Amino acid sequence: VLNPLIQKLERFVPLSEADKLALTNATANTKTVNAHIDLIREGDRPSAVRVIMEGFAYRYKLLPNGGRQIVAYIVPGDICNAHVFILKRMDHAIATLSPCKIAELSGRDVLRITSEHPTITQALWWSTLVDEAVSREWITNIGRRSATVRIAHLLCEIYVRLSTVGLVENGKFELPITQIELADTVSITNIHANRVLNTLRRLNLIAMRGKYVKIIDLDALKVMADFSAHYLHLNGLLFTE
Amino acid sequence: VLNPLIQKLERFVPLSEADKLALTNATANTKTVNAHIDLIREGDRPSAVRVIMEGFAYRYKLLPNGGRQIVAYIVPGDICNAHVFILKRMDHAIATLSPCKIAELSGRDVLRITSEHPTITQALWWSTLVDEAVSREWITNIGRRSATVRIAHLLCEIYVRLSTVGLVENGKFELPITQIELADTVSITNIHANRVLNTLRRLNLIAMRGKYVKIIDLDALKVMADFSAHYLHLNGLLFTE
DNA sequence: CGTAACGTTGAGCACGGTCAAGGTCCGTGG
DNA sequence: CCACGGACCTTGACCGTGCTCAACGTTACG
Repeated sequence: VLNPLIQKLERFVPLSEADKLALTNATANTKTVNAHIDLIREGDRPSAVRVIMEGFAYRYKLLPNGGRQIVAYIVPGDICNAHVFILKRMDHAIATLSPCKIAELSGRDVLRITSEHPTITQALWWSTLVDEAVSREWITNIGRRSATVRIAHLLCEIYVRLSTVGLVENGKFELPITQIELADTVSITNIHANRVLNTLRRLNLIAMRGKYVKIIDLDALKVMADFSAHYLHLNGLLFTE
Repeated sequence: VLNPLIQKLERFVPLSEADKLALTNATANTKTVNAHIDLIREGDRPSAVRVIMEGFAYRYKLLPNGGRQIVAYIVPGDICNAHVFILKRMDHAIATLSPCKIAELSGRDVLRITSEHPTITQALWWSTLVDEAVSREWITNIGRRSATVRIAHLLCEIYVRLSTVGLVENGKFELPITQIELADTVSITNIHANRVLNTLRRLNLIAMRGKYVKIIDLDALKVMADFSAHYLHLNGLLFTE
């Protein structure tokens, strides 16, 4: 299994062998965390940079009325809190969706890598900026599209992001989220999420059972979702379109 | 009138005289752009970094059905496209709301400043990360709050952000947006935006006429908006709370 | 002083929320 | 191996926030 962080960063720029070695070493030690555990809570002052090497997690915010908004998914290769040295406190929480293997880089590690490997530094910048672009797309998705289209769009995005780290096979991938979590992502109720999924299934666009999603007709799903991968800034390596 | 970029960055970290001088020089030459002009379009490959020194602009995305989602406001001191050297193409457009004075920094300028002034580099990082945090809050705002609360929250945010660059006086500030633009920001129709504004006026929370907004009861507005300025990461300089 | 953009108001409707009930799956312990 | 229980999924009936369509009022500006 390839290192997902390396796989992801190479979507932006090819890394030298020295770059890859540095990243491999820095992420060699992982700790395992169970599913449904808070990795970081809102208001925390994290001290290490965490990278998800295996498993899924999500960023979320809680509201006083008990509501929850999931504001991002974190998939293998993604960095939880690149900003450790800049922002003092977390403005959101992060929790695992499935059991995760997590690498922790100390401040020292990060400083050494970024000072000795300018290409990696650039690639980390790229990663941060892509995260921001994804947030903007989510605003648009939640703000302007119907529930059905929102979910279709989200599935397209996850499909593409997992593809870049080699986690899709024959249109099928693991996605360990419940309908409740899906609903909290696209800002609908779980009941409506259920009905929407049934619609997408009846249209023969997707199959979804337990933790697994299969995209049956990606082209049709993209069309109905108004999806274009531009905002993921993959540099044309994967999806030319 | 103080340089808004310096004012803003000093919310994060104090700048030396040399830092300030560099920023002052870099932003000394401005060009004026009329209201309602696209500064950058989706798909463009911008070559210079633009900073808004005076006036208001916004980031937006267009949808195939003719809809528009405004995904961010750009106020004096904000940077339009800090990512010029990383991302190749714009995934959204930027347009002016009012006549703007805009400073353009060439790649050479930016490289020189960031290499010679590490404090500024840090502050630019901070600025990028705050933009991302704002996006996450907008997702939450649009996804989980009622139309009335959304607008109240947006007004609180703009109030705070304009405060940091000295553009609020006695709770009153310029905000040159139409109800249509407000609606496209919080993802409702302009008709409903109109009704919501009337509600907020009737509750004696705000006064809004033409391009000017006055927050009559900030504390009450914050409470109804579920607003906390934490996500703006102002480092406790302005709003301790 | 005309006209176009913006703001306001009303009536009816629909997407998605709420409430309620039952079904299915799966891990745990007897 | 089965019985229990809890989390998740599914379905139905009803309801409400906010959308649509339409008309009219107001403001700003050439």
